[in-house]
Amino acid sequence: MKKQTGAGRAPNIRDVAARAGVSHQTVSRVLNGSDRIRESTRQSVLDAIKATGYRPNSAARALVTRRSGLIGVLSTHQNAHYGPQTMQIAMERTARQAGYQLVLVSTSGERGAVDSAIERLLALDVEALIVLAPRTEVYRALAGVEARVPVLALDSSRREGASNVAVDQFLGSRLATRHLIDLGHKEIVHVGGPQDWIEAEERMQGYLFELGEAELEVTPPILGELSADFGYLAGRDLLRGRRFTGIVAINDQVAIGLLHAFREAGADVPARISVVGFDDIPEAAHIPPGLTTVRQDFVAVGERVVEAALAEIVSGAPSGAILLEPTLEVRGSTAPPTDAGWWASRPLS
Amino acid sequence: MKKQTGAGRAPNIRDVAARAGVSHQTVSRVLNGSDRIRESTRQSVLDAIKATGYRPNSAARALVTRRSGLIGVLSTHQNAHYGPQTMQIAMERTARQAGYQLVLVSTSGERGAVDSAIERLLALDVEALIVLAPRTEVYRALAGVEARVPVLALDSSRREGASNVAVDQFLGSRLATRHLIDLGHKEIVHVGGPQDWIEAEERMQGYLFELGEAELEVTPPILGELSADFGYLAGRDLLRGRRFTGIVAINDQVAIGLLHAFREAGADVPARISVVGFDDIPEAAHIPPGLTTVRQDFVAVGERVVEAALAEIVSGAPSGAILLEPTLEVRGSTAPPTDAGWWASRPLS
DNA sequence: ATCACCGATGAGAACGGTCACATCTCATCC
DNA sequence: GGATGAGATGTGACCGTTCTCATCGGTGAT
Repeated sequence: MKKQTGAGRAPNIRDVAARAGVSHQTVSRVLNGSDRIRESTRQSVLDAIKATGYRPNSAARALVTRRSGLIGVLSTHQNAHYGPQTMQIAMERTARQAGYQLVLVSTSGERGAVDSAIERLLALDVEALIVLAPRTEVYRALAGVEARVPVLALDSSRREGASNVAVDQFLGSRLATRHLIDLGHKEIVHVGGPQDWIEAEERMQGYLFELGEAELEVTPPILGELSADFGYLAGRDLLRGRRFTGIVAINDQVAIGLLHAFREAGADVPARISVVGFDDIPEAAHIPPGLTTVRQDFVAVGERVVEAALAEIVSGAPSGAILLEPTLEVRGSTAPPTDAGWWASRPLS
Repeated sequence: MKKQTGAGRAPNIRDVAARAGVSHQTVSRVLNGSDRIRESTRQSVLDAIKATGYRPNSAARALVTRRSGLIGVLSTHQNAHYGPQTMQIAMERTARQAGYQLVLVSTSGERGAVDSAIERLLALDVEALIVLAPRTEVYRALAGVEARVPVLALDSSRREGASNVAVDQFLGSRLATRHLIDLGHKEIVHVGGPQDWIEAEERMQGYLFELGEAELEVTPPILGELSADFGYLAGRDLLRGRRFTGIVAINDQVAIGLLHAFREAGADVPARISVVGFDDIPEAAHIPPGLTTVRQDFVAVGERVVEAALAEIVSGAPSGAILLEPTLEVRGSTAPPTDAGWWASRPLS
């Protein structure tokens, strides 16, 4: 079947051995860098490898060693975002340097889909499972699986049997909210993310916590997607029926949409409305008037989670939770509130 | 070593067979959906599978079938962008529906790194190789590898032995440039991408082609990275020493940076300068004054390339080149040029 | 009744590595 | 000079599947 120049099948370790005039085991030793090999022998084996075009078969190796060299990543469809992507790249690099590869499976949030995604990864004999899709449904599915491998989640919810690496979303949201409060804002609205997304929940809790601390009135948050399109719609809705001077947005994309809606309505940011984003995407500084946002070190998270995974693969013991601290990046979209908010100029109808 | 409840090792096909009172081969038949199985037998096997918690070993299966079920994706570090990420998600979904998984290896552009990345993927027995990193260095490395598997590239450069699926970058850039020309612009500058990035080259060629057609003067392009930060720097440079009324930017991020620089300098867009981006990222419509840009259907590209890969896996024959057409998305950042460009208000020093 | 045939199932050999253990070759020591 | 031991290499089993081919029981044609 397999088309190929020359022989009918790929050369294996015994072909190399025959050519080098040694046993297959000696070839294996050279391949695995054993030091009990005479230099001249090693050389002739290496020559034979090159001459035959031999390439080790990882399936065979995985079969006997029970180590696939794979780390599974469970992701979601909606991850065309800066954060997950940046983490993924950092994870890949870290894994590669340790001799591992990343296998990606993404899933919609639906019940059966998550189960089968996990099943697929486990069937591949991944040595660790990293959950880049911190959604409640994913955890429900994980709980039902008796995983023989370390499971690590990229959020700060401590789960039975799963380690965590994450940026402290609760803290980040507190920083954002506190920043507005410190500026003097009293009417602060939260535009939040999908309810089944764990970090969205944490961010909302941080917002609520600071409002509680400052004894400010809580108005119902608006929950939706993580896109600029949604932010734009939310912004129009807000202008139509709310009193507020500050907004804590679930992420920068949503904040961008909000800015759009406010600009369109003539509600100047930051003169009349202050907006805080989350993530510090690379464009945040370039979008007028410069987006104040919570910066997360996604690269560090990606590196840490893989390091933790590798450690667990070796030790077999969970590595616990690692929580990184976000920082606030203050730019032009936040300022002290005016005496009256935006609605003073355009009273509610 | 491996911690586990109950037995010392994972159940295999013979354990299931013993429990069901059949031969291991019968279990294998049930697993592979053979129709030559009596219904009652199938049921008892399925029961035994459930009872033992059996999970097929993909390494063993891959060893004998020589099909790993993996598709390798060669990517670059700098891919924290909307396009590659969107394609990757679409690729993963399409592959998964066909029973394949994506293995991701990314690489810096350096010589040795690319070679080893390819080597790693081939060692994993990937059944096809998709190149999401259309850089010249990657092609050099690919040429040196005798790949026994289909190679597909996500750009429109036709290479020996590799199929292509791509959006026509040349055409896209022509659309962008032509749009400015049609509006009446005569002094149009290109802010381009990295020179070793194949699509950047094609976009520049499209720009040059249309300028030639219209017999307009070509000024030296500015080449750099694909980030808003770079766009901002490039914008400041341009304002300092060039005469122009229109800009064709290599992508939307760069365009966002340009807009920032122009806004800062008081050079109104689109009144004095028109800007066209590329990609149509989801934020493009929300950034003032709305970014005119070239829209690419990344999802379609991702789907098509995997479909082509699957077809090649089956047929063994290259599927040739597929070229999708981009479209122009006209928004607020482009308009007819004023009689004099931005420099009329702030003459060059 | 015999036999070819077919559907259902079983038995054993691959696949290409690594592991555990055996063997061989010398230099070293008493 | 033979026992000893360590380094270098070889031998065969085994990992968990699927593949090929054999077997078995029943059925319809002869």
